[in-house]
Amino acid sequence: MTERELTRRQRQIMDALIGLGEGTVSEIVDRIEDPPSYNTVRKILSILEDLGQVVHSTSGRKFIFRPKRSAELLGSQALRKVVGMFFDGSIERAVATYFSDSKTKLTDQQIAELRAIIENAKSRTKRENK
Amino acid sequence: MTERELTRRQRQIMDALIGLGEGTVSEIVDRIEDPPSYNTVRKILSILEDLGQVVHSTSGRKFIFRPKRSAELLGSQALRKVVGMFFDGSIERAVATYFSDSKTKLTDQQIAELRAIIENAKSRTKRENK
DNA sequence: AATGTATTGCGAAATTTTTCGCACATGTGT
DNA sequence: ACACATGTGCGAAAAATTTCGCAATACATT
Repeated sequence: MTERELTRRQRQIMDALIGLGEGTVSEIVDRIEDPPSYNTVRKILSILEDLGQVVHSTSGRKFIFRPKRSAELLGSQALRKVVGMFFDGSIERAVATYFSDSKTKLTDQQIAELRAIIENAKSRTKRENK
Repeated sequence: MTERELTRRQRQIMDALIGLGEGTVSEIVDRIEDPPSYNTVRKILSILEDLGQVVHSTSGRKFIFRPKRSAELLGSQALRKVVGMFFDGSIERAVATYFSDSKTKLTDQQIAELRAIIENAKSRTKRENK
């Protein structure tokens, strides 16, 4: 039940659509840096629809597209993937590193506090679920 | 200075290499679920090398590949992208949502504490840079 | 040294993806 | 009603990517 990754253009158009929340072909075209023609975007949207990533509804004769899965779910999945791949599954390390580019770093103490907050949330939920 | 995204296979192989840190063709093949032939992986590694994503050194007659950019930098970039795209640039919201799948949620208070930690880090750094 | 195994170099076939053109429909303004 | 702008439907050309085969080379094992 592994899910196939999207191709380059598919990903790009999906991302544009996610950014919009929902939108028409033209709106998506406008949101892409390096856009192919209207028809091409349309085609790829229909492919994404076949793949079950996108749905559309009609408004007048226009199609309005939106991601099939909620932005929240997609975000959670994306974040999980990044944290797993680069930060050994540690959200604390991810947050700590988040500021490394901008030269804004967390102190060790702040990281410890962060960890405490998260551990607290985890263990409390475990108890609740027992 | 826009950087071109990798294709599907390229991404997959790059990810495997990132996971390994460094490795030979065979090691990369072994790390892929659905691996194409040895030669194919080799070919794509050479493409990634042309793209400047990967470098190799020789050990005996083997090639040992590794990502050109550090895992830390790649992770920071990936995280930034996800946070920007899905969480409106808010790392706090990202952390809060991180637990939504596993039904382990942070409380409002914990989110507030988290925000305080981060704001503190930000403003302190700003002062230092003045 | 002879044989078998693993590795690289090169190049091209096969497949997938991207791209768009053309036909047709629908709404819009004159 | 007519011309025009803007949509969709369908299909196929073009481009990019993926895949691998074959030859050559080095290494290890007997």
